[in-house]
Amino acid sequence: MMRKAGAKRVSGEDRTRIPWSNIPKPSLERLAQYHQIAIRAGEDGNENLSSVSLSEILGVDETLVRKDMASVGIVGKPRVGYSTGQIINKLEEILGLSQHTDAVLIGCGGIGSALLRYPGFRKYGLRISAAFDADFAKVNQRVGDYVILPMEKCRSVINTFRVKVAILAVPADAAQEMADWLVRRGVQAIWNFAPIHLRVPAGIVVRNENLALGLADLIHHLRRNNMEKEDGARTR
Amino acid sequence: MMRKAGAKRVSGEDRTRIPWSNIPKPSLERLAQYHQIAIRAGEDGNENLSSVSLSEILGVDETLVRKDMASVGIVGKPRVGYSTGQIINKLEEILGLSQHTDAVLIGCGGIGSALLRYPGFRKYGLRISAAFDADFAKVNQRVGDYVILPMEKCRSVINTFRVKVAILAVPADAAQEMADWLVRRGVQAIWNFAPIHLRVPAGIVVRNENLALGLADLIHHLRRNNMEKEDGARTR
DNA sequence: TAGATTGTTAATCGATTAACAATC
DNA sequence: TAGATTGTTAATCGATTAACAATC
Repeated sequence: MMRKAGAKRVSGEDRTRIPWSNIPKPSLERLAQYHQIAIRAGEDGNENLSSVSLSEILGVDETLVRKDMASVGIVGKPRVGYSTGQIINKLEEILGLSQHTDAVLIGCGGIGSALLRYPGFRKYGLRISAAFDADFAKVNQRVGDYVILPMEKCRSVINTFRVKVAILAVPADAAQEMADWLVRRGVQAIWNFAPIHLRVPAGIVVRNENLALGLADLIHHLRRNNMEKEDGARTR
Repeated sequence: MMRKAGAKRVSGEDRTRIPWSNIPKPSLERLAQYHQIAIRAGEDGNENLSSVSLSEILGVDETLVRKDMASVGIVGKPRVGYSTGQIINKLEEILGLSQHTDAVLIGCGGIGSALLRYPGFRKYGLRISAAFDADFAKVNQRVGDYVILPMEKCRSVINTFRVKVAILAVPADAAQEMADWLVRRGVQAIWNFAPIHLRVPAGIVVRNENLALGLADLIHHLRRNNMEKEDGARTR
């Protein structure tokens, strides 16, 4: 097999310059899970975690765990494993959970209110600067620590706090229009909770938090499991 | 390259027996997005959708769209495209959104209450049979159309309605114990909203709805985008 | 018919796994 | 030292893309 000349550099100089510029999606998902597991392990008093135990908990190959660790610069000790603390610290840095991120929240209905009340965000460095709703009946109501502001105020909040991230929790039929508006106001990333695929200009990041997909995924696996069971029974 | 004898059958007889038994995850995610886009297109009065337009909206290769469609049995017409209605119907069937699924919801805090109020679930065929909370202060309170029940009632509800799915929205430190309990009661799938990796026996399906991962993903892309911009500016 | 679009087979690419060397 | 565990290189596997034939 042929290799491009210099490809080897990727694991050398190049990576030190931009250490984790492009982590593949499946890898990123595993990293987030290692983080969760390491936190639990730490709480249980385990100072070290081996690739084998991580791989068993997640049901993946142990080599993959080591590859993942190496890819983000977490180094382990032979016969000991990886330091729980190092896993947590390094991953929080890489996943961006340790730095503060300012966001505005748009739409204070069911999902929006729940997100406003969700205590976990603080822990992950997300600071919701303010919450907005287009419905005047909701304006000035309190939700958790927030007072809902009218959309007119949104522009100045984005400017003042230089907010780059918007959490979009409006109904599906209002989401696209609101996304367009946010992008015009300088928002660079939209965390979309509306069950709709947003069209945004190149360079704008959208993450769809699609509950229908979650449900579909769950049902799909459940179904497959049941089919395997039936198959097994038939074959037996 | 060598092929196992008979591998060709996969696209023949085998597939007709179990039509969509094992859809790869990335494919499943795209299918859910096609579904969303088709619904919007239908609302806009478009009776057909081409693989090219779908691919442009999602930023994927058009061949991939056609492969996905073929894999689930959606057939298009040359010069016309795929019928919006067929996409919607077939995908709802495949994603399990058209069949009813009964679930119990455990934990009526911020996330739990939001899920109870979320009107979208009905549309996707999810029926929450009842909602429970271990906190007696919450029992008998109303949330949306539900009255929160004490955990003692959970067992009989699972048995009576033969509930296979549980939505777990309890705090992280209670999640594992609750999951164990649910599995003992016969629950086969857990939709987990607690930020923790659950350990469950083989054969039990867990889908983690991990908001921290969503946030990490968003921050990761945002960061990468900004780095590219800086790189571009420097190079220019 | 010509052209647009689907559908399929072969090539490529990237992620996972296997094998094994390095290290404490 | 022996053994457990990390780290890395090569092989495999599966998903994506390219090329092109089929069809309306």
